[in-house]
Amino acid sequence: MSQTANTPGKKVTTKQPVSIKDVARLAEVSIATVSRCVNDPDRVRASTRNRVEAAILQTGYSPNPLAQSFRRGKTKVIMVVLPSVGDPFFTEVMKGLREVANASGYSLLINETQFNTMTADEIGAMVVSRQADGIVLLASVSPFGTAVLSSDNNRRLPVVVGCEIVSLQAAGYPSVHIDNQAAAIEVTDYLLELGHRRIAFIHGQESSLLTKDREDGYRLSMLAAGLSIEDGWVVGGNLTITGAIQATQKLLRHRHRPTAIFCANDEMAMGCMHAIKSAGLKIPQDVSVIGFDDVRYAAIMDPPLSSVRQPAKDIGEQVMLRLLGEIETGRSTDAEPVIVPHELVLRRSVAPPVD
Amino acid sequence: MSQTANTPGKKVTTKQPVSIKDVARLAEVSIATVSRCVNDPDRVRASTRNRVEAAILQTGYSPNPLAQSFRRGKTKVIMVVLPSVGDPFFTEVMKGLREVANASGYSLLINETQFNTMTADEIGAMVVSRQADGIVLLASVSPFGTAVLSSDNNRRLPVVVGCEIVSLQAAGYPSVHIDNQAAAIEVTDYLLELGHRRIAFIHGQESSLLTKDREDGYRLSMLAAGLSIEDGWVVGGNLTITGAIQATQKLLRHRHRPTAIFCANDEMAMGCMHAIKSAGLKIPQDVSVIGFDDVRYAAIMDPPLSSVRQPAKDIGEQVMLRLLGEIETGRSTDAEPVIVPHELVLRRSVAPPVD
DNA sequence: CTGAAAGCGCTTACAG
DNA sequence: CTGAAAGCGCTTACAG
Repeated sequence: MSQTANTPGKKVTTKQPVSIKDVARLAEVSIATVSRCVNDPDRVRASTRNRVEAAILQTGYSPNPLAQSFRRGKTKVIMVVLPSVGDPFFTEVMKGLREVANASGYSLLINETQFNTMTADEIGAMVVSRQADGIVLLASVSPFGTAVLSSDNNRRLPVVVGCEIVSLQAAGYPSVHIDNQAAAIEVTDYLLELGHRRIAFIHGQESSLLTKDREDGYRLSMLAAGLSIEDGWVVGGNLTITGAIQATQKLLRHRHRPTAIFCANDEMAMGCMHAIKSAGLKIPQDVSVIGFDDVRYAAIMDPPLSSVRQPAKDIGEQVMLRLLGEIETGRSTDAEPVIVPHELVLRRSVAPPVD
Repeated sequence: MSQTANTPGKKVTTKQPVSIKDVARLAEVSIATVSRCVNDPDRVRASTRNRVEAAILQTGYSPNPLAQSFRRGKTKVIMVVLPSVGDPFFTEVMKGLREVANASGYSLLINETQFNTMTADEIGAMVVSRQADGIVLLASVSPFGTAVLSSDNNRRLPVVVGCEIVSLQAAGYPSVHIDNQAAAIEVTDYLLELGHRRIAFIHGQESSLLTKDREDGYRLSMLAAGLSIEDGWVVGGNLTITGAIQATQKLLRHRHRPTAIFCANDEMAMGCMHAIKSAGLKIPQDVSVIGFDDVRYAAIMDPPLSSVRQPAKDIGEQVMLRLLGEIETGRSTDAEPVIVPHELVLRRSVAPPVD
């Protein structure tokens, strides 16, 4: 078995694979006919087809996808750009993307933007070089917005944006997402109704627009309630656990300590909860916490974390559907954003303020 | 900008990109010379090169990667097969894989096996069709072990196994992983030293060998201590939170309820902790819990979760280094597994048993 | 140092 | 219904 097949030091054998020519020779037809049997069997007489199919079986032939991609100018690959595959929310979105893509014979090429902006250039390079048939943008990537996506360097690819408005430059692309601002208003209104007045917000990365709408919603709700947001109540948590821990520590030291903290995603809410408990405070008695995304960990936090549920997998599916539609028709779909529903999921991490 | 560039209903313009011919014409050289300027500039006279480079700049030419892939028979793509990108441990491994791959100009194509075995066939298909230059196997995929990887259907690809022995068929491939069995023995020995006698184990999927070594370690340690493992103390948690919750509920109903639960990964340990607390029991006073992988959430659990730290990113890096080495030399490396160090990380989820 | 030419494996009008 | 032929864009011996 593999031991014999792949002994150390031995040449990794990649014998000449069978090509369309071998099949043609064996079946005594032209390569054109073999190609037709593979791609459009109905156009070949049954008796011929049988002969070819027998030859294919006998040789174990399968078309060289590199040649096909080249010839057809299509890769059957979709590039997905997102902040981090490790975030459980994006994991869910990816599931939807993948299922729809695979069903149509497409593979996904993942590009994490992480925290270095360098990768934006890589993305640009890939776009330009057409390694993919289309792009799903789940991340805020302003740096290359105009430079690549909208440049008229002759090689534009279909793009669909998921989850949120990603950058001003990408505003013209079709997108699928919840109404982030409305959801954030609901969250903040809910906290206000419970009696909270000192409500803090932990946002994502400074440079990113990814959670901007959520911050806007928070601010609008506070404003509508006639409350002012004190300096230091809105802090950045970098979308990470450690970032949120630091942000929360700052909030807890604030001279007007918030009674509720609204985190722009659950990953940060998890860090926030940890920081609060580590400071010897109780959730929700001392501080209420609410997150965003309702990832799979939210319900098993201690106490269980309130959050905003997004139909993550659904978003992924719809994004991919639109993208594939655009790829296969060669026409961009209506750029009108598709707004999917969200839901406030209330758990025990939130309660009325004590004082 | 994009609005103008991509109006709904408008044809997605993909104008003819510039080819090597355009550059050659403009620079008044042959296409061979253009190719050399791109791939091996030293072999071209400086004056000629300058002319070509100017033409490249002027036209915005970049080689069509589809044509290159086809011509060279290389895709610069590595396929990664793993259970789930959503698992924070694999996220870390992927980080290492990706960094090394990208540094050498390779992209990653991700294949999740999830819980359906269908994908094993997909993998097989991809392997056979050579869409990738090599494969990283992080998942247990016995179904296609012999069928594809070791078959002599003329199209074998370099494979490196990460994290663990993946299947008997893959035993001959180079691999990078910790000594899972030894680590599991350490964990169990540690629990025994604390005085635990009723120790349960939650393993991964039934069909998978992925956590087999850990289970073996647990069993060996119990055996060495002269303890017998009661029926019902070893249960499957499917590597998921929900699976672990159910498994834990079973364990808590056992007539000899375990005083310590060893979970084959942290994801399951998180579910396990939730189930214990939901049952009104205290961690670690009533039940101690220990996980495996030391994912980023372990330290912020309540109480913080003890676990076995694997150098995840390191594993990823080393795996990719070996794989790229094999791809670029055309020779398989020594199949001797590389064992990387692990570390027992003790936190407050474990204590001596009370009774 | 450079060019003309073959060829990678396939698909697809174009004839017949 | 089938074949001969062109061509996708590149790389690479082979000459010169």
